[in-house]
Amino acid sequence: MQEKYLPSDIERAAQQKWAASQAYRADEASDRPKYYCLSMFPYPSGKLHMGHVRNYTIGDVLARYHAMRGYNVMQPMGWDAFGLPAENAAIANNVPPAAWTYANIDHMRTQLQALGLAIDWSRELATCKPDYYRWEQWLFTRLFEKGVIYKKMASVNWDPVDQTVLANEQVIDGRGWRSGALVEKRDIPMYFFRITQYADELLTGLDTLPGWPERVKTMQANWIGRSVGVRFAFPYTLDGRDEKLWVFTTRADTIMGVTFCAVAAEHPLATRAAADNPALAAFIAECKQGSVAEADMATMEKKGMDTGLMVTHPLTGEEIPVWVGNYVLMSYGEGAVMAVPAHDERDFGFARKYGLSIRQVIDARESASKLQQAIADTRSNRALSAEEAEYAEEFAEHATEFTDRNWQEWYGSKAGVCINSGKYDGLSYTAAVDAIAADLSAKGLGEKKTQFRLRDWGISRQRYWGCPIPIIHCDACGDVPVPAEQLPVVLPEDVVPDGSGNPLNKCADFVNCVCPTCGGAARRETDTMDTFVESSWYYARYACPDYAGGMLDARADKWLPVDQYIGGIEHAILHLLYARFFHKLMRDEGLVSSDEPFANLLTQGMVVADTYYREDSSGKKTWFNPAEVELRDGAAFCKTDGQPVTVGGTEKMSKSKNNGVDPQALIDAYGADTARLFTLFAAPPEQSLEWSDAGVEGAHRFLKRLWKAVHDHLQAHGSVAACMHGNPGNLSDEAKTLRRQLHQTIQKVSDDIERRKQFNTAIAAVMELMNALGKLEGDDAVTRSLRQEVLEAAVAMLAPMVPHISETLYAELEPGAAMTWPAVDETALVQDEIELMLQVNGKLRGQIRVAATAAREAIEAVALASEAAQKYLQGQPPKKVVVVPGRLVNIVA
RNA sequence: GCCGGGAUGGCGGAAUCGGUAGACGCAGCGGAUUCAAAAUCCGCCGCUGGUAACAGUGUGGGGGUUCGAGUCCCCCUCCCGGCACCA
Repeated sequence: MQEKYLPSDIERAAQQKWAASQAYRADEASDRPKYYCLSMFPYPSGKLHMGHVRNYTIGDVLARYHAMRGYNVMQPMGWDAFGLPAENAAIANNVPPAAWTYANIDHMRTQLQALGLAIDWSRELATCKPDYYRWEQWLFTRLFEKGVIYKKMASVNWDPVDQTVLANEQVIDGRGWRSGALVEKRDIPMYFFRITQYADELLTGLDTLPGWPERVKTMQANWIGRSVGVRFAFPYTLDGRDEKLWVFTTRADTIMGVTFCAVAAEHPLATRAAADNPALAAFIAECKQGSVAEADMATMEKKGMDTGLMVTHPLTGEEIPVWVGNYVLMSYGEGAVMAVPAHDERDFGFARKYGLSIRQVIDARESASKLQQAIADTRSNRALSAEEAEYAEEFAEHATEFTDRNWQEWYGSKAGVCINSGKYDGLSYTAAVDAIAADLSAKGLGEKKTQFRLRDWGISRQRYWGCPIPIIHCDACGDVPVPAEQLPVVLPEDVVPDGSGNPLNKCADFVNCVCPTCGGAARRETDTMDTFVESSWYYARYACPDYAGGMLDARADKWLPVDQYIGGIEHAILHLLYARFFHKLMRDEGLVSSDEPFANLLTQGMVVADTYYREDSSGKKTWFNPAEVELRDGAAFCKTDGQPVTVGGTEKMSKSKNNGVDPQALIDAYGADTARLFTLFAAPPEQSLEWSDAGVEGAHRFLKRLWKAVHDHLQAHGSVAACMHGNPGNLSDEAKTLRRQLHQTIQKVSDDIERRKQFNTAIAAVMELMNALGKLEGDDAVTRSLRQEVLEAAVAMLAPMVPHISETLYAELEPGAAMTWPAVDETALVQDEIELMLQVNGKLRGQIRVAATAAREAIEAVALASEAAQKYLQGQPPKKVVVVPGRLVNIVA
């Protein structure tokens, strides 16, 4: 055995061995239980970053662990290959996005292989290849025919200088990132997936996913946002016609407090009013500036303008003014809202700003005083219900006089009763909503309705580098889906975009086509699909990537659902919701039989790093990679020009902030095992991992110590053939303790990997075991045998994390043997005596030793007799003694 | 703004079900080895007071529940992620 640990040699050898034996090819014929382990596939941005290393290492640990446990494991890999960065690179370097993408894939595949991942490369796919996206186009045409996909107008960010649609990311402070022009909202026709039709199932389906983190399920549930309310109308007469202004509210109980209505700038009523009101037209034009991003809409100053139009309150008949509000979203609900300034904080602020009236219709004081009475009653006879208790807590402190000067927390609460509301006075929230909904319904002006916050998924992108939407526009036949036998609609790969709109529009060969229905001249759709579409079904295609006869074959049902999905928390909502939605679409097409795609989900935290930038006079920022920056005297400087750079925040490693750390240097210097060990050890998977070069050394040192321990053991004794299996009996106390620690460690590491999915503590436990082994003296057969047992188990336990060194060392320890997961010897875990902590009044004051089987009374007696107890009790009898079995004794003096 | 999460030594983190706060590692300090250095090995290492034994104090801030709170409840501050065209 080589004395020195030489990572590059052993890693190359191990990887060659795995490749030659096709060690990680998933077995289609096996009758062992399957384990489909999937890490989110990467966007081929150019080179691997630490986020990838972290993601794929975590997945690899779980895949390798389950393989050692006897599962038939499938761990595939592929490329989320369409997307915006390829077009940006094309503009910057004048290369076709296709060539750039394929070159990146080749480079990154090599990098991934250097990490030694147990991947079945025979299943590799790239979403930009026609044999992948043709099935996406096929499904699109099926869904189009079924009406699951439809076309409507929607707003996009428009750069008037570059004459192009911008992604939200490309809008910086309301301006185009390249042109600096003020961005406008523009309405264009787009195709939509009717995801709202599945909203209920997507929501209730969350309850069938115990293997998902609660926080992800909460985020999805809130995103879907099911709310029960009332949809109703304000009638009005305009231009001689009777019309209705529809709104939706979850607070129908406050309907008597409506003092105005607000509509979106794009609302037909606003457009109509602006026709003979130039000031309003100017205001609407102003509203159309800025980005369409919801975060921008929500944080901007709330502004409005009176349309001069009036609508009729459906219950009181009162005339209600209609305003245009820049905070009302056309894409959400009806594009119009009723405003109750007394009981909605945003309406309150709006009414105060524009001098609109505020009318209180809910009072919490009365209910609060009832509750105070109830609380008083509780002291004597009756207990409060949980609902009442909550009610009481909410109002006991807050319920005060209503004032229309300053907003107070309780104004927006549902826990009061109606006042100033005529026949509804005195009704609680539920009763009032029911009564009001019934009255509106009787007038034919509204009814109860369940609404979702979730909106239909617009997938049209005015970009070149994406999957072409398989639609042909014919003047005679309208929008015609491309017939299955004409698929795929192949994207030409030799095009170089120039940043001024979609270059496909200029490709006559692509655009000009024949209508499949009438045979006349027609135009092909040039919009491409949202790249989230490709990533919504790749997990299923991995089961049958070579199938040319359809989207999926029977193998998909064999492997699905994915047993373990691993990916960044930043995908908690969109990607995971779309993939769940797609799974149901494919199920309804008869392609899969399960309802959900991912049985267990691990959301890894982000790898974050410091950001550095310089800002030019126009406010445009140029970002510097941490590798290009050096820190001197608490300031940062660019290494190339020596000039200072501004230190930004610590943020998610990303291309846009250029703060990715190249893991290649790490692998070159220390080997893949060290890189893997460090990323696993530095933080638990779900937490964010702050990158730092320090600490890598420590991981590497541990591997060197491990290597040396095995080397010295074998050097001293040759390989020990007969390793103890089962309880060897005549161990010294010291050896017995070490052997107990070994089997406790096996127990802990198994639990950490399998249940807790926390690898930093698993590694720490093996480190502790190795530290303890180092202290074991002796050279007799029994000690040697124990040493062999510990080393074999330690190497095997580390194998999922550091596969190359483990493979090599295990072959030295047990030549020719297959490395399986070590078994726990229960007999080794037995302890005769245990140590308990002794507390007096909750403070640690000493320890006591008792028999492991000691009864509570015996433990109490030992505790009370102890020196520490005597010192603090000073002869007084204890008020109370708390015994926590196996842990501690607390004496209350 | 809304939704979700986080905050523990000089640093990354541990404490799994309310029960020894700081495991493991990094950095630092002291020592061994060496002609010397690197590497390696051994020891110390939250803060304050004390030679020490020990005592007090300590998990972002404020309050509460409990024999006992990093962990549960209420309020607050700051940081991170998502917000539908970054992926």
